[in-house]
Amino acid sequence: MTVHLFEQKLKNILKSILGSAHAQSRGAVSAFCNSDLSFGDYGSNILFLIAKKKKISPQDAYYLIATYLEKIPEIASSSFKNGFLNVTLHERIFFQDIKTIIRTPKAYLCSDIGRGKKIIIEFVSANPTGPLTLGNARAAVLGDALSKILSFSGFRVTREYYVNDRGVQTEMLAKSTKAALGIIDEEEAFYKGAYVKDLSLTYAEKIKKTDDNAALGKYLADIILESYIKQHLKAFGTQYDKFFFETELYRSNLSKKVMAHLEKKNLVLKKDGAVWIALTSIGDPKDEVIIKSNGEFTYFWSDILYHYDKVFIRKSAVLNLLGADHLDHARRLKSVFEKIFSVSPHDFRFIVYQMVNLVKNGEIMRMSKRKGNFITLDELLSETGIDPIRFFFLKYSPDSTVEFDMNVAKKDSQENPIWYIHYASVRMRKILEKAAALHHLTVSPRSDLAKAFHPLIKNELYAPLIRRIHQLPDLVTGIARDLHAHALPQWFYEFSKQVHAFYEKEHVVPDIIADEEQKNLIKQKLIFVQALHNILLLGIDLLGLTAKQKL
RNA sequence: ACCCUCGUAGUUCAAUGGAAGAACAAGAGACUCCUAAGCUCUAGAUAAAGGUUCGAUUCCUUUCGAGGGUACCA
Repeated sequence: MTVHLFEQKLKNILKSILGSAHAQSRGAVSAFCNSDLSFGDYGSNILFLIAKKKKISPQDAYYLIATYLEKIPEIASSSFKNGFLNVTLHERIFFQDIKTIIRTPKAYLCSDIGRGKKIIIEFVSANPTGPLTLGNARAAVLGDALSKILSFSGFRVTREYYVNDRGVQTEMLAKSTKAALGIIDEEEAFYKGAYVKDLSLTYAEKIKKTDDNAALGKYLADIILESYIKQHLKAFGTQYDKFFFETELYRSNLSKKVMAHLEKKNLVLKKDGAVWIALTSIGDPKDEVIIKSNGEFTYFWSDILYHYDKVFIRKSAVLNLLGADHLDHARRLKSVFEKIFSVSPHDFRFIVYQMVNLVKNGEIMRMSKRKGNFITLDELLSETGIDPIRFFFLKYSPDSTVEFDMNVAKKDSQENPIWYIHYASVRMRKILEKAAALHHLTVSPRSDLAKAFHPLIKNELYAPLIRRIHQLPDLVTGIARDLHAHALPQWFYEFSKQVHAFYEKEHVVPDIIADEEQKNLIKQKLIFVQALHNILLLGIDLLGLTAKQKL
């Protein structure tokens, strides 16, 4: 067991102190990293719980358990404030942290809470009927961050893009190109973006001679996937392990198999010439069509098959990132898998993020591919670059609607918080470079780091930083559990702030070193600077940003 | 009409039922020093009303306001 994840350990210890008698009563015991480190490294509500149970004051509760706490090897001291229990960690925990960060930086953030479980994280999955837009960027950023964090946390992650390469929308794309060529009349529902015009001109011959709109649609969808979507994802730095095509689902007997399963459970019925799945019988408000009266399978049916494949054939947990416009669809799918296929909600999770609205001249406009009123990911990147967009979207909770103003974004990308983080890392690097160039002092991963760092742990410029760093593994595993990725940019911004303050107050490398004693102290400080630098680089990587050599 | 999300500082956002925190904008300041895209300080907020709780921005009820959904579209 590493020194990491003391949060969970403390919680377990406190639980046992509280005793099993109290476990089932309301109000669970908590242990958390303190944001205000002057209280101590970790806090807990345990005193409130004991106080209530024994009808004593929280302060008396503290005296009751203080002796237990003294026996925990990681804890140096504990205190009582505002009814909370606070504990401060022993210094050797921080030495251990520094050692790991210098020797194996990535390992510092890795844990095994995933226990090798397979998880398919599906994100973006925009229809291949047009280029990716602003809203897709939000999903891409979130998907990237969560994939990374889940991998760090011991999950076996597959990043997947589901391609709807059949159905009404694909046929609509075919018809839209025909309308653009003047072969058929324009309709309200057709796609109108400039790319439709481009596509229709480039592939005019093929479009003219293909009567089968489904076949033409599939043909064009593949082109859009390859020459727009994949290119833009690559430019944005988002990678996938697998592109899964909807048409693949119907190449095996999967559809028959799942249908038979549902029929056996009496969940399939015929009505109005169509085939329905009887969701009302599992408590849903409405039944849902799975085969249309024209004999075609619906998107909902495909999605049942697709997720059946994920869960039962590939034996993976499911994590889907969906826009709010798919919310009810997600709810129905969850219903099917939890109630009919008895999948645990824990292995079938959705993050539904709210919409991204485009603001132009102070007015909110709903983006629409059909109306041709949207900003593509491509355009966005050429205006602002990758990093500002990534940071911009990642900082929002999925629950909040994002209003995106291109004018503000352009201005913002010049004064973006990401520069603040990059700058902190560059500053640390400059210190290390100066020490190497001027005094031939470098930080060796092989030296006895823990011992070397010893005198600095009580220094008020150094101690708060290392104690803040100690909280990062808890944050990362917390995100792997609760998926609140937006905590990441916040943490790294705050951390960078502390690094800048440190830089301003502490002049690490003087031009002239007087004696051996001073040299040794500088060596120790450099170990610390190296650790800060490593942490910032880890953060830049986790946030999906590109490390900068200089600004 | 019903379902979901949201309402926090002038603005944009945070806060597993726990000690309301940032950024931008505003005001003040320091710096001949590893690049100031930086640092230090000040002021400022939980839509309204009830309820549960030792404790509510968070949970429940109602009202008001914003967005999304309620297709044989995806």
